[in-house]
Amino acid sequence: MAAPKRSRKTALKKTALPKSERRQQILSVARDVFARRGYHQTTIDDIALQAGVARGTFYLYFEDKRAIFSDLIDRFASQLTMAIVRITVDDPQRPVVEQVRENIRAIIATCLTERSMTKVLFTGAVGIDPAFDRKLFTFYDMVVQLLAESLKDGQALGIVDEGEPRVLAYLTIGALKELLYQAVTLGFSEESAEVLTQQMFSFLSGGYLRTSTSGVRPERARRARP
Amino acid sequence: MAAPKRSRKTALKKTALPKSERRQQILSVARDVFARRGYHQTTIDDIALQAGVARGTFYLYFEDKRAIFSDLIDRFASQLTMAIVRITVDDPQRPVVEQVRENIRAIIATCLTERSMTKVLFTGAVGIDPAFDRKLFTFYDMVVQLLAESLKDGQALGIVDEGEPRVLAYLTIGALKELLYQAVTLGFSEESAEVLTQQMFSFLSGGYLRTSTSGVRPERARRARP
Amino acid sequence: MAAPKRSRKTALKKTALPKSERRQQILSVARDVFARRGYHQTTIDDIALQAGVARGTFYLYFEDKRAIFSDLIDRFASQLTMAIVRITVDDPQRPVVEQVRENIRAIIATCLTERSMTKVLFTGAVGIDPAFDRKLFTFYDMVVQLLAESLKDGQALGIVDEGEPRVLAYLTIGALKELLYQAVTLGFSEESAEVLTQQMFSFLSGGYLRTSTSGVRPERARRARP
Amino acid sequence: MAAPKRSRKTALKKTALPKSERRQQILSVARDVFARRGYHQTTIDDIALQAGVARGTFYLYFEDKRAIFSDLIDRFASQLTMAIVRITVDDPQRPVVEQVRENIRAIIATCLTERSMTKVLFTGAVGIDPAFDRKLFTFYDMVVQLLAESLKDGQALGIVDEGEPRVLAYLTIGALKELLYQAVTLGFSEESAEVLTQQMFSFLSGGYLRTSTSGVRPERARRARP
DNA sequence: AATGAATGAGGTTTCATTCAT
DNA sequence: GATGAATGAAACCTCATTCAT
Repeated sequence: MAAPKRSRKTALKKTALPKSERRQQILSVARDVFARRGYHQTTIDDIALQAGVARGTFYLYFEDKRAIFSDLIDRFASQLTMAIVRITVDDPQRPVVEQVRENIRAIIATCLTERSMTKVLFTGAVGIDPAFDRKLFTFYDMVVQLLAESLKDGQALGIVDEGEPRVLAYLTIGALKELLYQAVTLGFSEESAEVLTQQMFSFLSGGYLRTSTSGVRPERARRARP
Repeated sequence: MAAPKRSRKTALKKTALPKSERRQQILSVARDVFARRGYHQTTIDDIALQAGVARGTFYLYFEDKRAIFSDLIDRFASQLTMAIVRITVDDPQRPVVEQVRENIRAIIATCLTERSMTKVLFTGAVGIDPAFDRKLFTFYDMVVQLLAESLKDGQALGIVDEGEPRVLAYLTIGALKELLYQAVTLGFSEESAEVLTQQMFSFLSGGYLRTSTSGVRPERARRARP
Repeated sequence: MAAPKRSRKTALKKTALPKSERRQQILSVARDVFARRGYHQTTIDDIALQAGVARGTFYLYFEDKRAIFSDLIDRFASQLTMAIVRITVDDPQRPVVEQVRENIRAIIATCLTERSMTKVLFTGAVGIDPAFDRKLFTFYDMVVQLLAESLKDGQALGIVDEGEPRVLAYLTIGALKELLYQAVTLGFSEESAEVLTQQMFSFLSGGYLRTSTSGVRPERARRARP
Repeated sequence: MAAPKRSRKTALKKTALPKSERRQQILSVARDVFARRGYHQTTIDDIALQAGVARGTFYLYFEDKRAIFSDLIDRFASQLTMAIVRITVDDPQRPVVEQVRENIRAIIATCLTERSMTKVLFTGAVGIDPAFDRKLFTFYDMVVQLLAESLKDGQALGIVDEGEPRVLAYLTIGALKELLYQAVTLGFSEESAEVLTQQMFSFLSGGYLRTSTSGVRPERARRARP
């Protein structure tokens, strides 16, 4: 903190952007850098450099690395949350199954649109620090909770098989996460959203394993209508 | 006369352990620390302290931080690999479906036995550095590959529904990963292995979503035997 | 925090010192650097360089710059505190005036021995941060308090003139501080302790200003020609 | 029609103040901020914010942080210098002792009027940078010099006791500094100027310590009961 | 004149790794 | 073999100062 007495070199100063635009720009750059290199291997310098601003500029907009990461995650989490619509059983115009499919579709579409964030959320967001891990866990748990409740409702309606709803929720979300991660990583286009939706839906609807070669699955059917 | 020799300083020198035992001990400590705090938040000091050795001693047994982590992952990966038995269609004594169930059971049992490593592998093993990420990806891809091939064989036999085998593999592995992670995190006992196996198996066999309330699912059956 | 993978140059490693010796050495170096350049213009690098250790080594022994400074101040404050002996009025062997003189002598001796710390305490210790300022104020206030109480006792005995004791304490301490600061700065030798003590004592005893030109002040005059 | 013009952004541009008024306003704000937080903990932003101008505007009026501080100190130093009147021995209308008392009174009055600057000068003005420290020392030394010379004159006249004049000057100034600092800090009102003057004067005239319990000091006693 | 976004030097701090004992 | 003090690269972050608008 000794008086620095600047003697600035030639460094041309970047044209000032409106505050919120610059913020947005840095966010967007950071998102991609995080997706590419992961949280821990990303330095503020990486982000600043990519954004074409000085390191100090970063700190005009964000508290620190964690803050910008947190911001990104928050935005994406709320995008996802908004994409999901609570399933209702009262509307005869919208069959439950269709609502399920719609939810899957919406989630897949969101993730295929926000590829970087999908990668970040599904792989890079763990082990930042205990507080952040906790926060992430809370979001995640909320989603599981939401799904588990819908499943319970579905069970009451005979639309969902018996079984611990939370466990079914884990299975579902695990499968979907992996599907999405791979789709995003392997560069599936946004047009594949429909196909993936169908695959996911079909998986949920009937698995893929045929336990008897006879093909009809009586005990399953029986389970469904006790 | 067995009074422990003291060096000039106060610290008493650890009794020399056979090299491999000491190595094993450090590995085992490291595993737990990594599981508890994650790779990045774990310092060599954490490990050394927990292992009751000096920081320098750590480096007598391991090249560096990455090396010990890598070692742990390798061991666990090969445990998992060994648990999985390539599915064969030729042995009439062992129905394919039973082999599948057995594989699931074995994986679940391994993970419930090696809880720390399960946590580490499923959450903490990403973002170490590009080389390591690649290596991990390779292992992971190998598993997917293995499963996808089995699924393709299964499809030929009419035991597995149509669908892109790789996609089915992703769905399966995603679901299983999540199930295991939660089981390990929530502290399921090893006795729950059988229940979890059943749940996973049942999920693969028939999903849980009933698309019609009539309950019989003819078109599905039809799909299976074209 | 990306894995650094050292490729160390040739840098010869300094011989390890016993922990407390090294700590002492750094403290002693820091004291002088602080005295020379002041708190704010002193960098950790300055201290490390002067101590002939790497920057990181500094942090093995001290939390941060504030901590080492605080440590130094604490030590010096308690040296001073110990030098001061609470004045007692009950011991006929030790006349109060003599005790006062003794205290002055002890403080001066301490400060002339610890020149660097005297400089640091009297000029450089303000404006570190609010918490530190508070702490320093507390120490300072304690000394004032102690003196003020002694003065009050003295007033009861007729040894000290009337007047608000706290104000007298401020005047005394201010005078002494300045005297010491200058003595230390101008490089008075430790032998001058006695002279300074006498000057200070004489100042307290009779000021220096003669308000009447008649000018004889009996006891003063007496003192002057014993 | 006097509706204030808004620039493209939301911020409304400050009505231009006459150059010297704005400068004065910033100076005055800076003085208080420096007094409150000290030089090092004061940022340009603090000052600009308090002054209600943009950071850049600050630099229209002052070279840099040091410059404004320096300016403040200079003004205060010359206020003090002006308050002090060189003591003359030739004017029978103005007894020397009265001139001394008058000087003390003037200094105290100035400091009680300029409380912030008093605080700044006495505590916050050290450790800015070597050049500034030197400058401050020079001012300070000038005051000591002035006083020391007056004291020497006084000694020649028999008004001041024997003793190294410079040392007496240090003692005097130290006592006065401390008295003033405490008066300002503890919030003494300007009305206390007279009391403080009296206390300081009395301290210089006779100290407070009675070296013999016989204790009567005629002229002192006389002073006390006029 | 005024603005405030942008800059980057200069400091702080951590911790994987080394090496003399 | 074991030790742990020492190292320094690499990151972090702040804030005085500049300059395009």
